[in-house]
Amino acid sequence: MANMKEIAKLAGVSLGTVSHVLNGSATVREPLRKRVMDAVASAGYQPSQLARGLRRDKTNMIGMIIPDVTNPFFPAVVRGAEDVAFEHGYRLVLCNTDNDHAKEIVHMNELRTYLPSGLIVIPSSFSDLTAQAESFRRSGAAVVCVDRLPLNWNGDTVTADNEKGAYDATNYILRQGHKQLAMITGPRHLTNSTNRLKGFKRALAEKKIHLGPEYIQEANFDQHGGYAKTLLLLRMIPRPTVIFAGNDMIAFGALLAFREMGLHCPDDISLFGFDNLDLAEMTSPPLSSVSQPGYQMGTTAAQILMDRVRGDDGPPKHVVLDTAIKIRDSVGKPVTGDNVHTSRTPARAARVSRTGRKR
Amino acid sequence: MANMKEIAKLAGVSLGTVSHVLNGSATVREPLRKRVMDAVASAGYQPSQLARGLRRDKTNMIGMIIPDVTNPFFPAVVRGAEDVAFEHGYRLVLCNTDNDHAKEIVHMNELRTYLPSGLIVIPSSFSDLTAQAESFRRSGAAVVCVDRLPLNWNGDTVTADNEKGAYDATNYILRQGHKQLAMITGPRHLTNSTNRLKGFKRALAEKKIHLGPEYIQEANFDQHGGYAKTLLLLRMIPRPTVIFAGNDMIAFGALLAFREMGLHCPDDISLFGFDNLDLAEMTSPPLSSVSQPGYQMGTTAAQILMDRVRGDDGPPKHVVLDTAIKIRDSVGKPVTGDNVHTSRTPARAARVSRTGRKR
DNA sequence: CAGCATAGTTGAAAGCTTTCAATCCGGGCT
DNA sequence: AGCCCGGATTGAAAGCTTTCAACTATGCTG
Repeated sequence: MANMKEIAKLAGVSLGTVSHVLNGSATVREPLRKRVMDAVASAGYQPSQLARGLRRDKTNMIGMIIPDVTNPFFPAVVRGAEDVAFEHGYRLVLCNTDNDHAKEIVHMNELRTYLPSGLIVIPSSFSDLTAQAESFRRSGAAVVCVDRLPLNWNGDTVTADNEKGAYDATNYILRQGHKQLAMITGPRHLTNSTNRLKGFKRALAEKKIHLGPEYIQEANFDQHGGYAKTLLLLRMIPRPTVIFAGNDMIAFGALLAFREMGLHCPDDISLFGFDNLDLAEMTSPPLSSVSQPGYQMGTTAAQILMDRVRGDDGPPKHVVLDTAIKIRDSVGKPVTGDNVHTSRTPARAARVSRTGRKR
Repeated sequence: MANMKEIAKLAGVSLGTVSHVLNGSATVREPLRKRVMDAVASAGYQPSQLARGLRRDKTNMIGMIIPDVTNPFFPAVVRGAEDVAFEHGYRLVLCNTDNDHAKEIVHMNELRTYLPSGLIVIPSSFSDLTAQAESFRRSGAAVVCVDRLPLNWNGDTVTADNEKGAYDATNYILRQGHKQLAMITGPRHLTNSTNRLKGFKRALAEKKIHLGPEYIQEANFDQHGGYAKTLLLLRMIPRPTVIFAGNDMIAFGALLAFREMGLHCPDDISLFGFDNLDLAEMTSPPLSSVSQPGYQMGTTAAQILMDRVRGDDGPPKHVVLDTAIKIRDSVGKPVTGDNVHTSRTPARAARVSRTGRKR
């Protein structure tokens, strides 16, 4: 509403002085300073971020591009980023891409015209983002990639140690005696997916366990994907005794499929997730899962951005956060043979539907 | 990068003409128009939203203020809003308040200086927002309140029919034969909380069931709140046979408490939630819950905003979206007496911890 | 064919801030 | 007392767009 000119008049000083008081860009003697501050307070003045940004070639916004807020892993990252950004006086502009590269480009191009101080992106795919990122950098904005990496990325990154997490989980599964494993990966064009798969395979290779390619299925990182691929896996012969899900949402879908097929987890079939969402604890049975620090990924990314904004122009940073396996009740001993679930009291979950189309 | 001046030079026209072509603010003859478009394309020019906003007194941003992205109900609302906004060319600036009124004010004040076209708020409390909203309106931005309402609010609103949802759920519970109910409400300064409580009480009153005030507990809308208050309720004599949770997060916390006390749901105690989060289906047991359309709340709010931006200045709209009870397995018949859970096979969940400090 | 209306095009101002060069003032030094 | 210096303050330009009034050219009318 009020603008600087009015404040200047109100305080009986020049425009420049008001600006200097507000930004501390020059020392202003106390009496004047006070008059300005009083005028600002009495008018409830707040500087126009638009004009300020235009003049400074930079705003206090930070663009954040994520696949989908609706997937519970991402809000944690967003929240982490927002908390650090807010504390430093920066605000977040949020964009969802649905893992659609085209949408990602649209968002990036438009965001740039707001001259944000930085950009945090969880890439939608391994498509090369170098060009867009370069144009951000040229306009003075730092860019950091989180969770997944695009092709040829040469900037800052914050990721979880996906391969190690998957490797540990797989080893745990193997120690329980499972021989017939299966994995439902996330989309193969995402580096977090492929790294998890890599860890899985490495553990298998070390134990000299061979797996037919049909036991490795690819799905979207959501419940429906997990559900569909699980149904598919359950029809295979021999049936896998455990499924390693590329993330918890996939695992949740798998649980649904188990239930529908009248299978009890972990007695009839085991399951391991990835992400360790808050809700993994709540499922039936509580889901064992690889925990990765979503919130911390957000804070770390934002922190790097803050450093860059403040002038750090060192070489690219690559922070890899640790993962840990969280053991709950969803992995049991393997059952051999088929249809074994009939040999024990009907699984509680079976109540829901027992239309077992088994073969 | 490139600015309009360069485009003008490149196309051999004036600044004004470029602007007219870009905005369709005046008819420009085809050959010129084409030259301009070509120049724009070849330079990869995109207008500065900052300068544009400054000049137009309005940007294509929409502020969205929510309590916490990390609570799975809100992302649905955010996503709904973003989808509609994006489609109309608007972008979302996201702010979390943690239900802290002070933070809310800070966000609103700053957001205004970006001259957003609108503001979608899920208020942090019933604190009066009229003043802030008024100043938004004066600067030409529409404001709509979602999910909860602040005091004296006279603007657009989108809410769910909380009272009806709670009323229906309570009636369902009563029909199952429960007489000894308890409710864990959300914070009493949130209208959605109080309306849910109202529905609960109305159903009780109609059936002439009286409840001591200690059976109505207040908690934050999160897992921890639900957990703590459930432990408290479980120690009461007579012990409630069912708990109606103010939202699903509280219900999840209750499940945790049940587990810890070695109680099996629904055999030993029943539970009803509110929100019907995706994950309500996944818990042990699957949670009965009042479903409210979060995504649709977001789209509706954004749609109203779009209408306002386009000039609709009719009287305040008050959209109340319907709720529906979703019955799953968490409500059973009431058990009378105490310690009844010892009479059946130990609940599966009891495995986790059986440190029952019962009395 | 002159004159006028109209459609198309242009240049400049305005929107609000930051910043730089210029000005002002007072004090210290000789 | 005069000069100079440095610190405090000011005024104006610049950043990029939109928009309005003014201007040009075009087409039509009489």
